Amino acid sequence: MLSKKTKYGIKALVYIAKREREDPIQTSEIAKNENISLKFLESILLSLRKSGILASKKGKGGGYYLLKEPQEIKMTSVIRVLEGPIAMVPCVSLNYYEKCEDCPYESTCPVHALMIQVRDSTLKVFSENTLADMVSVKK
Amino acid sequence: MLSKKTKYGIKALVYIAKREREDPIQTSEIAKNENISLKFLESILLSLRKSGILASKKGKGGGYYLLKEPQEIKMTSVIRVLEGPIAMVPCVSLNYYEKCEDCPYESTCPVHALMIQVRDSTLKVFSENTLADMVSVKK
DNA sequence: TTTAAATCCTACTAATCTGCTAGGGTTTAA
DNA sequence: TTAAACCCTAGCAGATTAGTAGGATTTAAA
Repeated sequence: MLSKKTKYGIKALVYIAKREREDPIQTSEIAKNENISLKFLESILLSLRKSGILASKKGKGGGYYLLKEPQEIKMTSVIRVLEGPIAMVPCVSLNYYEKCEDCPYESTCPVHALMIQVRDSTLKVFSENTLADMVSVKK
Repeated sequence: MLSKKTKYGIKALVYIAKREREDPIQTSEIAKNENISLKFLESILLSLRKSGILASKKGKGGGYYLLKEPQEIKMTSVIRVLEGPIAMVPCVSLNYYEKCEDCPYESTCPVHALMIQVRDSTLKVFSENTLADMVSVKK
């Protein structure tokens, strides 16, 4: 399951990316328009800032803004910050690899083999989509 | 994250499928060989039986056996029984659809659009793999 | 210089899920 | 009759999630 943190985080990023103006956007504005709890959203935007996707301006008139152009922000990095590893098991994770204790040999493990395929296909989707693609979602 | 239930369930199914003999295989044998807690495995095999993937024989000499040939058992059905919905959000689930309360329009939701792509690519992997493919994992 | 707006930070909590364990009941072959 | 096996319900400790509470700090503007 996708966490609400990730869901809200993506919506907030899209909200910010949609604005073409350069001045920062307040957490409260996003929270109101996207139906997100203010305090929860605060912590989400904070972690996006700490990971280098967003930057912030403190004090009155402050808020958050993107550090890069939307088309330069891949969804892989967004997902990794918000949701954590993309792989469904640590033993196939590229960035957070861990061996399974119960598995003597990875090379003959059926779960390993299957999850490598899932990881690759999911990774493909996330790296083909940038924040700009998310902004342009319209039916 | 993939649950241990799913991981153990797949390993157990592969263990059963690897045997070509027709007589049932005991939970205890699988638990020992795959390093799985016996009681936990019991409950997993039980749910696989209830969903029609496995059948069982009670009493002495009893155990579990496959109801269909391994190449006829798609991983989609295995995953759905063990892990639940394949989609990461209910609003893109084919079998367990639910509307998001916080989303006024799905058609313009960026999360929805992204998760449809993830769902489709993951579904493709799971439906291209059968239990027979899992059995033949060798390096 | 004060005030209000905004981010930043820490700590707590209720609810849910996961990965089991406990303790037996029931069925069947030998 | 006995032992082996599946079947079933209940409970439980630990982790995670989705927040809430309460304030500290920074900054623009009156």
